[in-house]
This record gives sequence, C-alpha cells and structure tokens, in this order.
Amino acid sequence: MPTLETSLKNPLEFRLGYQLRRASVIMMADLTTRLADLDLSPAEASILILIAANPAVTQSGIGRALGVKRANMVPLIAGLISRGCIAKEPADGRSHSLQVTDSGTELAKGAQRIMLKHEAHFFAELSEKERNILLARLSGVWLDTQG
Amino acid sequence: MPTLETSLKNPLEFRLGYQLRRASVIMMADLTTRLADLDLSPAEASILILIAANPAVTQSGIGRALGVKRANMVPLIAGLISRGCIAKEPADGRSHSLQVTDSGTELAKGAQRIMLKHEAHFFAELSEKERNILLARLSGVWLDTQG
DNA sequence: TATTGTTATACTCTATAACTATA
DNA sequence: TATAGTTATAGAGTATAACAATA
Repeated sequence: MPTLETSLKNPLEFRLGYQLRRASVIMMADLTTRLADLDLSPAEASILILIAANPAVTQSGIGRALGVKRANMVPLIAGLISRGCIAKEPADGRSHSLQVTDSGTELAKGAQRIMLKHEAHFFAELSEKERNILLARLSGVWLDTQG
Repeated sequence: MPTLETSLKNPLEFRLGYQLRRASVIMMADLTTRLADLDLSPAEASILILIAANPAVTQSGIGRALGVKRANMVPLIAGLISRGCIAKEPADGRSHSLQVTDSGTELAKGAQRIMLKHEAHFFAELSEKERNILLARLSGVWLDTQG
C-alpha cells in the first residue's frame, strides 16, 4: 500500500484514460488475490468461464474472444488440462474442441462467485441503472475500435 | 484488428472489471500509437507532465504518484535527461530535484494535447456531466483502496 | 491459400533484493 | 532507522516468426 502523494499536483487525474488504467490495475490486483484461493489467474479463470459457456469451442476461438494470441493460449490450456479442469478431443483434425470437466464446472462457478464479490467490493454503492450506464460506456470503447 | 467472435457467448461482458480492463487496454494501445509521434511512451509522457506541473519534485515522488517502483524510475528518468527534456540537480545530497527544460515544456504541452485528442476520440459523445460522473466512479476505485 | 496448434524467442513491464550515501 | 538513487535480476504478459498438419 503506497503512501498517497497528496503534495503533488497531478494534471492526469482528470484524464479518463488515466483513471481507467489506474482503476483497471487496482481491480486486477484485487481479483488476482481473490482468485488465488482457487489457484487460478484471471486469465485462467476467464478461459474456464468461457469454455463452460461455450462447449466444444476451440482454443483459437477463446483466444480471439479474450484478445490472447494463439501462441500464448497453449500453456494456459495445457495447465487447465493437467489440472483436470478441462478436456479436449479432436474436432476436425487440426482443431480440438474443449469442454469443462465436472470439477472444471465447479471451479468455473467458484470463479464467477469470486468475480461477483470482487465487483461488489468496488461498486457496491452503484445503483443497477448507474452500473448499466457505466458498463455501456466501457463497452463503447471496445465497440468504437471495431467500427 | 482481431475478428469479432460473434458466435461466442461471453458471460464476462457484463462484468465491470472485465470491461474496465478491456477498455483500458484498447485506450493504452491508442495512446501509445499517438504518443509515438513525439517519440514518447505513455509512461514517459506521464512523468514529463508531472514534472512540469511540480518543479523540483524528486523521482521517488513521481514514482509514488504514478505507481512506478523506485528501481523502475531510473531508466525512465535517464532517458528523458539524455533527450534533454528534463534536468536534475542535487537537492539534499541523497535526492535530486527535477525540472523540465524549455524543450521539455513544449514536449509536455504536446503530450497533453495528444491526450486530449485521444480522450475525445473515445468519449466524444459524453456530456460534461456524464464525463464527470464517469471520472468520479473511476477515481472512487482508487480511493476505495486507500481508505 | 488460410487456419489450428505448436515451439522458440524476444521484448516490455513490473517486482524484489541488495548496496551506497545521506537524513 | 528510514529514505533516495542505483544495479542486477527475475517473473509475468505479450509479440512475432516459423513450422507441420489440415481445411
């Protein structure tokens, strides 16, 4: 916990991009700590949740959805398989379809519960309406770049 | 520009932390591209702007304000000095006070102009009121962790 | 020709430990 | 004892290039 440098003038504190990144870094750190209880990284948890929601998806598909390069998906998927959370079977000879195992299903549910508590910790005071507006604004940044 | 995986269900798209990170990554990439015109990284630009706003600040102080570790400030400050943007002089024997040079002042102004255009690109449709609310919500995440 | 999975590799960011000099 | 600056280093996360097998 760093000391707050109250004596410094910070022109950046009024920049949306700066505050966006700042908030993101803080939340990622919190989520990382919470998910450590399940021995999952945020990336692993996200992958697990996406596979659970999309049976028979390929790892390239997951990578595209999450913005993770093909090459970087390999060790992540291998780790989840070696832990028995997910399983893969040949799909069309070059691709493999992924499924969550029973224990993977439970783990995915646990990860989602943690994410809800994590989110509530930071945004508890938001009304449902405010929450949806914030969500829409943030989604808009993404959609903006996609045309 | 990755292909949008419209076929995948993504339970994470309703998670604030997920959208926060997603938006932050996209904005950082855009800012990095824009600041490259000035041959500055986002970190260098932020440091330059903070020194310009706080003459005689130390590099440890900048690091605390931006969340950059002491050790990681060293090459960043050295780079800005070698480019003639900033100068340091002994303060109390163990610390050095930093100032922007004339060219550094211009560079800082240019960086701030770029940041404004960058922000406007993503949040042009926001009213001043909405912008302030969003800013307050994001700042709240930071203040939350500081007690 | 394009895509999937894979390996190897490099680069950036961030984190820690240790040291010197100073307060 | 605590802080400033520094060095070296280790660990993530992310990026590209190349390859084999398949579509």
